[in-house]
Amino acid sequence: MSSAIVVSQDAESLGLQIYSRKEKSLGVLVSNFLRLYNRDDVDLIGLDDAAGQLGVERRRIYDVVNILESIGIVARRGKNQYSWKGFGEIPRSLDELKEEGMRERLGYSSSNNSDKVSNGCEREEPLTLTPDDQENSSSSKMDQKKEKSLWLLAQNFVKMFLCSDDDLITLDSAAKALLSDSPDSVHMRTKVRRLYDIANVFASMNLIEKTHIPVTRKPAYRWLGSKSIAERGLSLFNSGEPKRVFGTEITNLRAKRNKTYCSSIRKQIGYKKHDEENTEQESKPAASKYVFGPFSPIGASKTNNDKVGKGRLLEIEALASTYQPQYCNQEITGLLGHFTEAWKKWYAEVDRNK
DNA sequence: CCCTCCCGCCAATGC
DNA sequence: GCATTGGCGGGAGGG
Repeated sequence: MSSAIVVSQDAESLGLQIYSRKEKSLGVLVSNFLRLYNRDDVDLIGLDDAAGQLGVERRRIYDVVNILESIGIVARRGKNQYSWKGFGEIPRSLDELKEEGMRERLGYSSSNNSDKVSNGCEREEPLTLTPDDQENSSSSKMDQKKEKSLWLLAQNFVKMFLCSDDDLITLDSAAKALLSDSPDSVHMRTKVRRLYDIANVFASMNLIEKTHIPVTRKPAYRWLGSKSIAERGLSLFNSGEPKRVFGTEITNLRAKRNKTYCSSIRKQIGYKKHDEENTEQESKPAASKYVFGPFSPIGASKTNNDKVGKGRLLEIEALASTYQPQYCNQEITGLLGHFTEAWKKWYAEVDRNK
């Protein structure tokens, strides 16, 4: 009778709604999004559908897909429509980004171009490209808008990790580096605001991890393509846990932020802060349960037809083996291995539980 | 108090 | 014209 869950349920049954900022975070949204669409039978993603399924405003879906697209997990297919590419695309994307980033860093071979931070178009140009010869690449001002897009910002953010030699990056430093213009003032703040969103998303996928700079306690992020630490994830399946399981409610129909109401109410009700939360260093010494994000492959949730899940797994494994030899890229292969490992472990666990 | 960042207004852009 | 996209920053939540 003291668990946060119980309390919140009571509150709900009383007709009261609880607002929790955390449950509304982009990170959680993305987790749900991925859990929802990481299936074998998923190909197209409708924006309206997504918004409905996840119980959020349309606007938020744009944030999600824009960021995910920067890593190649989804791709724009058309109006109101994205297609699911899957985690298998990540290595490729990262590889490209790295190469691109390196080139920009010390590649003065080509003629053109300011030293603005990239703009190397990646995004599928609308098929109606002008019969413009030359490898070229734009130039005009048309893409000054694009320069501020979340999509590009996200790409440049990961480029920083992939190319830079220091593995701890502060949002401020990132913002500064990715600003290229107007060194100070409001632009910084805005940029940082955006970076918070991006960082949260990547963090929720365990692509990066939030830490602190050694001596200064300034928060910073570290890239962990592969060596992601084990923790949680399987907890999704351990039934009857007092823990607040991570996305038990795909449909996020929680109260709105509503000015001035809820916070006080919540306190009166006796809302206790989530116990659990950061299981940071759960003492799980040797148990190397790799987890890619707080979500798990859905195909297997209804085990018995391991066709579904296996298909995905094999697909990844195949990719891993074909991909490894050609590119000797630590980051990438590590990442893939990590994925494969995660899936294997997960399926094993499910089978046992069954 | 400062840091984090959700929310949704409304401007571009597309059709 | 309306519909889609998505910058942008006010100001609420959380430490």
